Amino acid sequence: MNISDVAKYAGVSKTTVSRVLMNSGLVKVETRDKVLKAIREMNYVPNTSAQMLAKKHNKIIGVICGYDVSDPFFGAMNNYIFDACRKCGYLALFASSNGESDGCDDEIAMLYGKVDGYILCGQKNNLPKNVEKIIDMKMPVALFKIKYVKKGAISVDIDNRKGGELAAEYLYGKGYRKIGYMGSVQSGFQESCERHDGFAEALSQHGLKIKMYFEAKRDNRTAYKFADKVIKSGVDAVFCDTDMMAYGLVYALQKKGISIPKDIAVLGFDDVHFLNFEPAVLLSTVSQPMQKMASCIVKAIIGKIEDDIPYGESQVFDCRIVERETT
Amino acid sequence: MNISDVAKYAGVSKTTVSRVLMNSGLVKVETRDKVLKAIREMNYVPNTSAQMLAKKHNKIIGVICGYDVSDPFFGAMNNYIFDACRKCGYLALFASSNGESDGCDDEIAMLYGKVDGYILCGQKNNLPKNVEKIIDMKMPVALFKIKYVKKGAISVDIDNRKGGELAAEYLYGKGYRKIGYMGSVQSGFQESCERHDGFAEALSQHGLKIKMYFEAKRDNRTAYKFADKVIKSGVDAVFCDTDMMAYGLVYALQKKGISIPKDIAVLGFDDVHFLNFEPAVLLSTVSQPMQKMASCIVKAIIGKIEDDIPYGESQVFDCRIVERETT
DNA sequence: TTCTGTATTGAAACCGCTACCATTTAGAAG
DNA sequence: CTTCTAAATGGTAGCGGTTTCAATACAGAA
Repeated sequence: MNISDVAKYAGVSKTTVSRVLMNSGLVKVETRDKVLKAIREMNYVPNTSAQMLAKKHNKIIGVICGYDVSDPFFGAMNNYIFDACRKCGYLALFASSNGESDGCDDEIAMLYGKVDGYILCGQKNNLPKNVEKIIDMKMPVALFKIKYVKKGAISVDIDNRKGGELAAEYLYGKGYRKIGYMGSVQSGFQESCERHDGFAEALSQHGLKIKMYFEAKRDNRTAYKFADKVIKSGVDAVFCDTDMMAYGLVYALQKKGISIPKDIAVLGFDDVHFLNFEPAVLLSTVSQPMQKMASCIVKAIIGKIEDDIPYGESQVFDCRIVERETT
Repeated sequence: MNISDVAKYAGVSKTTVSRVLMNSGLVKVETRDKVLKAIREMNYVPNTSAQMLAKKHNKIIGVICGYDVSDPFFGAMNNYIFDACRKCGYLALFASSNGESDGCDDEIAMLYGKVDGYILCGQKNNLPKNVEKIIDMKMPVALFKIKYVKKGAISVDIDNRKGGELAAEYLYGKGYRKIGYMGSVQSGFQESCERHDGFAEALSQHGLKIKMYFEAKRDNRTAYKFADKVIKSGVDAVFCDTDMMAYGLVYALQKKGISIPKDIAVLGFDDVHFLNFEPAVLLSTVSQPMQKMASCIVKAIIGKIEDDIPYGESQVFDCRIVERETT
């Protein structure tokens, strides 16, 4: 069943049916109703590929994620992106490279022709090359939470440095003076470096230094193992620049009988909803406006797709402290 | 740039290029090489929509999930499905209804025309109606881990009852005799009911009964709150029919100074990899062969899509015990 | 040399929809 | 009752592939 059948049934031309379908507005009201009735009665759904072929786009945005989606933080992130797309009538087609492959050439190729634009998120190798490639293909690209500014590519991120400052100010304000930092600066995680810099700088404004730095991976497993070192270091608060770390640490400290936040306070970063199950770990954290950010990037890329709107190339969002029970 | 350009460049007809593209085999070797060379040199990629329009399919499978994807178990599940699709040259297009809406009519409609078949997974309302609807649309449907058998719909699941039995036998074998059960039988979760039945039955074979039943939601939060009740009940082991529950319980018990498994053993169900971070909670559990299952369902539905292969309508997999440190 | 059969190739129709342009219709103005 | 203009509708050419069917080439057989 196709548009011609509907046209025949409604006693009009294909063109008119198409116009009704597209809400083009130049159809007499009664004709429109006749067509709509036919569509309803025949249970007709237009063929997406044909539309795409004619219109040159799909209403699908490709999302290439360089992370493990079973990590609640990223799972939630994908959800936000999905919802933002849906609100605009788009679908999100996810492809995860799991950060394994060298770059994400495969993923880009897999999605090519099926999507109207690409959102890249998470850590990946060869990022510049990949972005370049997508731009060469004349496809819209947007970078979500990636530190890389490139003319022609939309970019949405938080101000990590400011986030770090915020954390430091907060802990200082609460009276903590022997403050530790857990992050992944040495392994070169940009976001960690920036948060660290902001944090250190803000502390130094108060004449303080980071009492002890703990280099961990960005997960709960390694953070967990640091419990003893943290205790021995004599800090009264630790800022973990990822909730997953904070979470692992809190868990380990609690198990060792440390009272949180009385003995040691813990502050996270990300606000991973899934982890904050009452009453176990009501983690204090630096929260990112993920929903707004997702909505922003999706709208920007759709603007680019549909109207080639010149968008603000780079959007930076602020974080805020969410005080719960670990500080 | 399109197939005609390539044809012109290579000095052959569109048809020949198309044949090369499709590996149809009726092209002379040297012609084929010529065409391949042209394709390579021009960096040509065929237009997916056009292919789809002509061939009648997309190489995309729609996955409608009625759960929260930021739950690590489901996040991982989606990953397995994605990988299985990719191995077969397909893409998975996820749409999550988050179990909120009445059924998943919206999701089915959103994906219509973009996908070659549907995989439904997770709890949802109005399941039979939705399955019926998809069958009426003449689209392949497959049900993943859903208890509903319908002629015309592929179904892949584990044997939950047997899983329950396995758990009981295992705990009994380890010498536990005062065994508790935490599940969602009263709220009517099919999978929980079946696991519970199998568990209870296997215990009764040994002249035992479930010492205490705890009705919880299928997450860590509520399970956490049961710690006191569990302790007071005097059990020496608890079988939680979901890892998330087991996890919440273990956490709470440890925090209260209970030694696991010496004082109380805990056995989970699902084998959620993400939660098993060393050395915090190395949860003993009933593991499902998720990877195999995902691969099975994807192959079945692709068979249906491509060759209308009469597939085994219903596949049931077995679980196995994974012993770690909580038993 | 001519004929027959098979291996290659190409022309054109088609997939279902949109977009451009032409045509018809209706209503207002003269 | 024309004439003119704007609104409504229809015809048809793409979009970029695949597929059917016909045409050609070439080999071996008669």
